[in-house]
Amino acid sequence: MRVILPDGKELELEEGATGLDAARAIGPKLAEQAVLVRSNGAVRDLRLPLADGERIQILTTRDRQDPDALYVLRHSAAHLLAEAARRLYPGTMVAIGPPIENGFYYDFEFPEPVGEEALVRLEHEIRRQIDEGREWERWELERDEARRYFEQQGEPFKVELVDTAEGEVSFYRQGEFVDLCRGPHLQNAKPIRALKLLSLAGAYWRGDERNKQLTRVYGTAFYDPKDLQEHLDRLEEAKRRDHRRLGKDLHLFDFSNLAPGMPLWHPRGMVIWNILEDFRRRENVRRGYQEVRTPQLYDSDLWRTSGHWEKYQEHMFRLEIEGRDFGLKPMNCPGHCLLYSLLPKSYRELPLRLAEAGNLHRNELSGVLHGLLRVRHFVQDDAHLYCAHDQIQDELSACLDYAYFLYELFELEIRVELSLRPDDKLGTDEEWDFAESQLEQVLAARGLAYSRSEGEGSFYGPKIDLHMADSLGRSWQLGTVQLDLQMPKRFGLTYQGADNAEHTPAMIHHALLGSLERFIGVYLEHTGGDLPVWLAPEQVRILPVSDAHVEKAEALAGELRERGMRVALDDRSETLGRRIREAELEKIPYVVVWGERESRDALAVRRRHGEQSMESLEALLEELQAAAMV
RNA sequence: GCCGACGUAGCUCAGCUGGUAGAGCACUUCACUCGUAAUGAAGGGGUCCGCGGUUCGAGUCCGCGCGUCGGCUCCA
Repeated sequence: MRVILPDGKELELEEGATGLDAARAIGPKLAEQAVLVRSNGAVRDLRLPLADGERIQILTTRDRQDPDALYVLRHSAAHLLAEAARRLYPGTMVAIGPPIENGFYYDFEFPEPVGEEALVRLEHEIRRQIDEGREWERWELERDEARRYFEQQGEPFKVELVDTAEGEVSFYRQGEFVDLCRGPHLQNAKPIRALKLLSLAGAYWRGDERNKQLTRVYGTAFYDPKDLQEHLDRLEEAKRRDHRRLGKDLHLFDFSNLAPGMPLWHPRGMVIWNILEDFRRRENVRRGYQEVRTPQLYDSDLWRTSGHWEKYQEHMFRLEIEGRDFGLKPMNCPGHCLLYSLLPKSYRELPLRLAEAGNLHRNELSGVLHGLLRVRHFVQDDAHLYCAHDQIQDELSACLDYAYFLYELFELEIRVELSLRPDDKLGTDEEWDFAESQLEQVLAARGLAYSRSEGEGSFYGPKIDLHMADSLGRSWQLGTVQLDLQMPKRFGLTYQGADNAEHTPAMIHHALLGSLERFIGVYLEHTGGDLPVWLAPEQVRILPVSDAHVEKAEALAGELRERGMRVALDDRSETLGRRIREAELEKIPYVVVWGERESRDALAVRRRHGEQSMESLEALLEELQAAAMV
């Protein structure tokens, strides 16, 4: 048989030859360094036979930054970790240990709880194994045999995995450790030249909190120690972009032990907040939204009507007043439905677009709170659109236009997810078929790439979720566009159609920036704190060279302020170098130095990151106003 | 909520095996009046997260609680 190599050449091999055989046929060095075979983009173990006519590529330790090559390396590293865990902590049962983005993990049930000192011990043991030499050996077994093997080994998690597998299963062995594993794996442990165990965490077996909680050990591995160092450096860099760090350094917001999960906004942070709110309000008016304001607190009957009580009462802040059970609103929609029921109900009023940046409270589990990205008190740029069924496409389409207008403005990279019916849905399958197809249709019309998430929809409707990553690559939902046929029914909402009959409107829920808190958090990480001029709390800082220049500098500041700029004057008796450094650290977009050499026609302007030029006042104003205008 | 770690001045952090707390930056004052990323000096500042316990004595050891961080689960 023959296989085709990346350069187009054909390689003649014996029937049943493996990837490793192919590598040997090309050269001994290639065979020694080979780590995997890539065939039609799929990753395959070197030990597996090739097929006639197959296009193959052999990856080696030289492909040290190739994601597939790293995947295999880390997969093998995970097996070494399991071997080490069983050796150091006898009685440990192993669960699963896959490679992941940037590393790998393995889940164990240790006989006794372990702390972080275990990471050091395990890492040493793995190094010892690598030095000692480990080679991977692969074979296949029938399910029943595999099951018997793990029963005899006392590995209940593996037994469960075998039970859900189909047909034959494959095994890998290195040293004293045998694992049920799809592979692929390295030939031996030599290529693992850099390895670090990073953290310990609890993780539920099969991701279900009703199951036993196992101990997950996270680590990472590389072909080259330099790559590990670079990875660690990147994590350090991400720390500098952390919005919690920036919030403190730039005096934007804070948290207090006295209000967990509820940010306190400083004056500077509030400038950003208000600009965003003004902007949203203006944009809403332009797009035919009407602003409303609804209560913060409702009788639990409202939440029973909406269906939230049954599902979410544990996550609501509740209080009892004169024997009545009240709940702080965790979202605006039921309130808006209540308001709709009080408004005129002619088809001529539709689509009715109600917007409200209401204060929402959700009693999130303490363990999930995370800076501004997951809070208990927040404000969404929320809106609810009530429309006739034949208006749904136009309204959905306008929502996505609006959303992408925002994301392009902020230069965000958005991942789109279509979340479909959950198990505990309200309404009929026919309604869900209709609602889901409406969302699919609008996504298709826009040509947006998206992933589908079965079961992730809201209980009242499917949704298009718009996600963005933070500085560490963790994904956060910003926007959401939801089509809801249930709330209007539950609230008995109707409108009178042109046919003089009563109809039930459809309802579209949307938040596009999402919560302002989360948006500001993610956006700070996205920009590293270098906010665009229009959002910068302080746009220009003026530095008089010495006391003699303060008066003129003040006049200049006044003039810029007149023209609508946010200006500060730093006339402290510090050296100019120091004041410039501080302005730079505070990420002020423009610094203007005023001394002997300056005049209205020649201002010394310094932009963020040090770029300098001389500008006339008029030219500067023009530049500033262009940058500040949105 | 669960697993692990952490909680010392406004911030970043040091404080070994228990002997009642320290640095840098920030802040205040004074001097300097400065040309594009840190001028110098002096000074103020701490319920060592909280509550209990062990001890002659606890920032340090133990228990409980709260908060934060990294995960898991959850996310209307």
